[in-house]
Amino acid sequence: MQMSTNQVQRRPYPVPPTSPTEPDDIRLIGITMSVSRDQEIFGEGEPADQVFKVVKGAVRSFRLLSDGRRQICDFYLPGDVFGIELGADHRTTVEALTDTVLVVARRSTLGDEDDAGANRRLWRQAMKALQRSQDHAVTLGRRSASERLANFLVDMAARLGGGEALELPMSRQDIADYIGLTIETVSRTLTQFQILGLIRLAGCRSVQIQKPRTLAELCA
Amino acid sequence: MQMSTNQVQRRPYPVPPTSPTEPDDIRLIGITMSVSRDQEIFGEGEPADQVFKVVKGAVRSFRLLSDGRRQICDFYLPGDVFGIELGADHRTTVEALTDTVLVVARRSTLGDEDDAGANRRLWRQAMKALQRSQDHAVTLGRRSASERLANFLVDMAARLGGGEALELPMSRQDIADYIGLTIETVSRTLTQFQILGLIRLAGCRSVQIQKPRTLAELCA
DNA sequence: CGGCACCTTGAGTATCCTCAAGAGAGGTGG
DNA sequence: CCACCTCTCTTGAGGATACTCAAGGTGCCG
Repeated sequence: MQMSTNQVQRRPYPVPPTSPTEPDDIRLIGITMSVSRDQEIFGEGEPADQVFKVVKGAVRSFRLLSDGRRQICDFYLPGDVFGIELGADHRTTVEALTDTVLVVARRSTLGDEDDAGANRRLWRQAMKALQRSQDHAVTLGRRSASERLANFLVDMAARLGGGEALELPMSRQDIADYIGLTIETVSRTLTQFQILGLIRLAGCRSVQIQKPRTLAELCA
Repeated sequence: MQMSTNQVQRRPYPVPPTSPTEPDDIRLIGITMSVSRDQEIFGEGEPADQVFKVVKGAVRSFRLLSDGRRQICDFYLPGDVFGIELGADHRTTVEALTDTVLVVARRSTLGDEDDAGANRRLWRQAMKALQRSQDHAVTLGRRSASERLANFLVDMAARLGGGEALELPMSRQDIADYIGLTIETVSRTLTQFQILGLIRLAGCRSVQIQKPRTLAELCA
């Protein structure tokens, strides 16, 4: 982890309350960490001895091909847990989309076989990641540009929890690298959606969903 | 599960020895099951109360979009475990590629919290699936047709374990639906590979890799 | 030997990408 | 407070890749 730059602040206990103890919530007993926009939290190939939970802000998890092409594997929003790995090393790089607050826990603490509850929560998070990855693969393999975008918007609307008014934490390039398109195609398709009256763009990070029903049907 | 057709035979104990107890092997104490080609093992949405392991043969796991487009999520070969889910239901359909022998275990037996060893093996299998799904997403999102195919061939060569001589258990259509292309593009690209001397096709299921080095470089 | 399923090949086209330029928004400094 | 600068997003024109539709081969099985 390259967290030793000036922008990272670590604070000791106590951990700020993130959310009331949900079933699959990981109550990370660890330190709080602030990360500024675009800063790396961990890199592909680095030892995976910590697990993270987003408290505030958002992050992107991605992999690079040899020639620089980037595939964003997932975005993590407040409440989401990331950094769980099978092997010793991280298989993706994770960076902050915006200024972000995280809670960190040592992996060994969580993997502790004595704590059945913690294990189950870890299990749920990992399986959730698997589900999302499989859904993602279906989108990337078989859907058209507008289907991908509709899918993305519907998913983000559900996860951001702000009803039909979205404040996207990521750039057009991030969206493009997530759904496997170019930034130009993303932009054009969003414009089309606006022309069709499906959405309303108010500043490029702000999306109002006007016809959620129609948009959902577009997901195929 | 639609396993009550005439082609399915169930046999009671004992379970045939599948492989010596590897670290992440699941020694499924359960019944052995034979499934014939193209037969469904379980369907999307059905209750996921069993976990399966391939003994002989191969299966495809896939999801269908509303209009019939099919995305194959993964192929499972001898030694592979499938059917592990977070929720109560299966999220994919699984069918036999060829005549296949499976071992089945009740999920509850495996999820038993007393058995730390079994839990760890289950964990490893699930995380392996996550890794494969993430790799798959990168392929589907960012790679060209020839990169996808090269990747597929290299992966299958490693998993089938027959060195440079592959006997593919799946059809061109299956390959296409796995790497997100049409059957025609798969066929054309394979022909190209043969023209370039990278592979040699001897009957359409039989592939000889002639230049593994070059093929690996093509994966990007 | 014939039939059928699967695979290959071809021609034309659609979708998305590339390259290029212009517009908008947000932030900084005068 | 306004002007400017930069970064990001949008829009356009042209082109490449992969898709669609169609026909012809190949191999496998009865």
